[in-house]
Amino acid sequence: MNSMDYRKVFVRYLQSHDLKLTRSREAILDAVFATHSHFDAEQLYLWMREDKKNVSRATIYRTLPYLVHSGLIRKSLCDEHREEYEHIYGHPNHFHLQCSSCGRIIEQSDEELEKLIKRLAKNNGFSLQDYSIGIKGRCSLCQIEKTDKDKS
Amino acid sequence: MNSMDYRKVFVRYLQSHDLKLTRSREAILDAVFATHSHFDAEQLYLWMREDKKNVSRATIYRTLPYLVHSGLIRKSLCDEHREEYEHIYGHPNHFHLQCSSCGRIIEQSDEELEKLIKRLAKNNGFSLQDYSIGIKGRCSLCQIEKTDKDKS
DNA sequence: ATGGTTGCAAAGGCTTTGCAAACAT
DNA sequence: ATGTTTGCAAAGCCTTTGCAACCAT
Repeated sequence: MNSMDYRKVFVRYLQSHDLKLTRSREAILDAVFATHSHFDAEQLYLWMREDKKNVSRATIYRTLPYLVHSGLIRKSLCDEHREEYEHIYGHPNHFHLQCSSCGRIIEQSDEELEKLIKRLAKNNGFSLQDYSIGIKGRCSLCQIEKTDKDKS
Repeated sequence: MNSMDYRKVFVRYLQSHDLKLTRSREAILDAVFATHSHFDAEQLYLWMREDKKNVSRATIYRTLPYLVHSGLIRKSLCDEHREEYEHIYGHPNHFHLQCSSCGRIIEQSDEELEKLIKRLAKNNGFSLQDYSIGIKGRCSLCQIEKTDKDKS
């Protein structure tokens, strides 16, 4: 996937909704796809400041829904208070493993899981649009730390 | 499961943390387990008012984390802005199917899914604590409506 | 030219917190 | 009696919005 792809998707979405591809929206789009991790509005705002692209928070908040509706990003795990997003264009669907101790997040995809989800949706008469799976536990490292602490 | 069970769990949690079972906390606990659906702080507040149990919002907000930590409830699907909870004590783990059109939520559990999640956690060295699965799509009814609209 | 877009700052909505009075043990 | 808990109202934090200036076509 090269950078033109998501841009095309976004432009097509904008055009079909009588919206324009402005400098601000372009900068937001690029910032979103420049990262591989999750982000929230504030994070995006800071990244763009670093990059001398001055886009206001208001514009970011107004643009994120367009990116969601165009299918390029989606809201992510919501354990935290803030709204987190992640880009999904060209990404296989995946699940998140989050360590409740250190907060580390592992992303993975699994074909069997994908199939099962599709079947469950179908069984309930749902036309599947999206899914999100969050698994919480203690990662291997934190389990070791815990053990050490217990010993001391 | 009878009502004493969740109460015992909560009391044990409170005691082990040097907290007291007050009238307010008891009322919140009962309100939480009186419903089978998801709820948020405000909803809880309104239910208790109806029930002439006057508990302030502040106390509700202060109590919910205790219920989460004691394993009795957990945060639920977070598509909305507010924090939603659901009780999990005595409930099998389940996944949510949410219709993106009418908002209807179907809860179900699936043994195969459960097994798969456990395996995925294990494969990554995680000790599983909890998981949540949200599936979004259009429910059967809304698919029909959509079709009707297209025809007209 | 014109209708969408932006930034600012103010408003909004949910959640948290300081504090004195009330409470549980 | 003593440390905890409560309600209130104020503060906090993230997000949304009104509006005049600005921009893309």
